[in-house]
Amino acid sequence: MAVTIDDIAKAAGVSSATVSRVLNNSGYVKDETREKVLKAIKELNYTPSAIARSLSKKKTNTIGVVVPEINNPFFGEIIKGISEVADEHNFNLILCNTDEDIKKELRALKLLKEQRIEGILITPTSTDSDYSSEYLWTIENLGIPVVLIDGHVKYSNFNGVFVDHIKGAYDAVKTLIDEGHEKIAIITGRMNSRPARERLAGYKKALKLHNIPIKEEYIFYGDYTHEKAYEITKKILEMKDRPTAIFVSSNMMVLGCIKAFSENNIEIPKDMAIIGFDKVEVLNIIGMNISFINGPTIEMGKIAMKMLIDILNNSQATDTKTINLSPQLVLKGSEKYVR
Amino acid sequence: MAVTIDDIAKAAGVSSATVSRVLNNSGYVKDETREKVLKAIKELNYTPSAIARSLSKKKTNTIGVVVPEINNPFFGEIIKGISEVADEHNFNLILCNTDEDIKKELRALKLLKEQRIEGILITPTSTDSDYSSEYLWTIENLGIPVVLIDGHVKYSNFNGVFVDHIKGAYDAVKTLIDEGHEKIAIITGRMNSRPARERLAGYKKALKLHNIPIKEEYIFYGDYTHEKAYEITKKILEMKDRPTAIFVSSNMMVLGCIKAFSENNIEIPKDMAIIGFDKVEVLNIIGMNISFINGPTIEMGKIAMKMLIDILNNSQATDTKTINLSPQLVLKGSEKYVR
DNA sequence: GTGAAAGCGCTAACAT
DNA sequence: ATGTTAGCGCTTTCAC
Repeated sequence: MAVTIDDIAKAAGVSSATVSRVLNNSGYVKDETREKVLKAIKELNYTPSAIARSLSKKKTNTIGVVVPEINNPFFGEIIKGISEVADEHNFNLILCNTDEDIKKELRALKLLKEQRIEGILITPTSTDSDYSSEYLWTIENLGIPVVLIDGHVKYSNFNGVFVDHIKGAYDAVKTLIDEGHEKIAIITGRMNSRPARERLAGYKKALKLHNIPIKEEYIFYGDYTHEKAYEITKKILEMKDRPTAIFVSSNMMVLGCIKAFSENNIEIPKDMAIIGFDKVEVLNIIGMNISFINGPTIEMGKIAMKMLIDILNNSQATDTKTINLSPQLVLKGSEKYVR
Repeated sequence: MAVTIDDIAKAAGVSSATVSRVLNNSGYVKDETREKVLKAIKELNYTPSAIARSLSKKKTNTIGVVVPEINNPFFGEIIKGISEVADEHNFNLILCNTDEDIKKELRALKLLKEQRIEGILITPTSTDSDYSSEYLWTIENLGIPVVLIDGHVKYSNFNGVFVDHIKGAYDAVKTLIDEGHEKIAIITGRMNSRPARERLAGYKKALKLHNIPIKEEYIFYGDYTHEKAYEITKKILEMKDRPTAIFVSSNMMVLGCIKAFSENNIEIPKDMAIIGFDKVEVLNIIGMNISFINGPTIEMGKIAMKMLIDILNNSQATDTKTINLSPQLVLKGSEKYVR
């Protein structure tokens, strides 16, 4: 990659300033000159250096994307959304995968700052327990616009696009109630994660508003894993006063339930109704119709990226923006009440 | 982001060269001086500019990753592997999603070249039909090391890590034969994709080597979609001389088969045996035990990244390297022959 | 319309 | 052990 703007200038018999002008369509350039320059560019197979340009312009047109688990399609879809909008606006994406490790997340933040990215889109590690003071300090003092996606950073206030977990859970449980269910269990996520708490809150709210007493025996504390959900579901199935429906706080946990169901020949929804939070595409493809609350993943990515672009274009604005998306309830039949 | 190395130099009462030295741990610096510099860095919250450094060093420590479908966990896992190794070696990742669109792929390539990345890891769009001459020309004349992952670029010879699709398919079909199956159908992928052709080849090879005649009626041409597989499977189930086993060329298509099975109350493997290519995690989690050939995705990502680093460190070597990974057969019981 | 030259923030000889 | 200086490849006034 030796060929530079000066080589082109030489080859075309003009100055580098002129080459720059044709490259950027800026200023006046005689058509004839432009042709010569373009010809030289073709012949020498010249590609301008974004690095040099960035340094000179103090603008990288790059944003950083930080996700906890790249191999989870949930984040894949968010990135897809981001990428689409970024493409349209000619932004590059630097990707950092953190494996749910807050140390790596911190490292990613620093690294991105070095890269002089213009903004950061981050899905913070879901557990909000252990923010070190260093982490908090770093993210607060980044000096770069940050937009959170579907996850809050405790003690802090950032721009972000979030899912209304309370509403999602409420809608799901309300649907079950409307169907005729009165004994409704919940399997929660890890309670140190905000979404898990909010989903539980939505569950309780729905029961309360419909005058159904909240029974502690029907609240099962899971941890987002399918293994745990499997165990819990087996227990539920053995209860004397067994619920007729389960609201499951995450897609992975739905899988654990299904396993337990099939081992015990439980038919959905005849023997047990179920609604899950977040989609499991595969289940629907194979014709196993599980109702779920659909977090708009691709959409979130798009909106977050747009929000960031907005912020970048209005750098004077200092107020923090927040969008709460309503997840959509997708009914497939698994919520039915069969007497 | 106003603070530069000169600000630090000024604040610490030294020259920028000295600051650079402590930043890079290069050359000699008196401890005392180092302290002063570090103090200034802390106080001014200075973060060096990777952009400026890259320009100066002619080295970006960044590699480009190009995938066709970021929201597919298959690619997510590849990226995870890449990211792990990249982290260890302090490489940044610029990600480009192409939506299986060869135009976007071409654009990504150009864009990455502008960014002066050191190398490219690419999973080419699976269809090898329409490489424009521009595409071929561009990728051949990139002047940047390219490592292909699980996909070839027609008419060209690149470094790459691939899956041995022939072997994978062979192993699967051989297993079915060993189980006692003699009537084995295949649902292929899109035949303009090399993996699809190779998997079919593996299927035929296994039959031939075991003296089972290849019957055209048992070869069904799919297109990687679950919808098509669903249609095909329904047809298979209606055949008078029905196969006892199906080898399915992709994970998505397995889902279509399962849907058809369950609609027709076909039990696996009692009424029909099945082995698929590539994992569908979810199926195993819910206890639906489908045997499959496991392409080592994370591993491929890791190996590809390592290979790239290798190439970067031996820039004189001009021979192209290729690694063919054997996929692993994971048996869950769906391959059994039940009389 | 086009060129000269300064500067973006950093590194790497070369001096001292 | 530290400072001076000349780039790295490009953009952008300011002249002409």
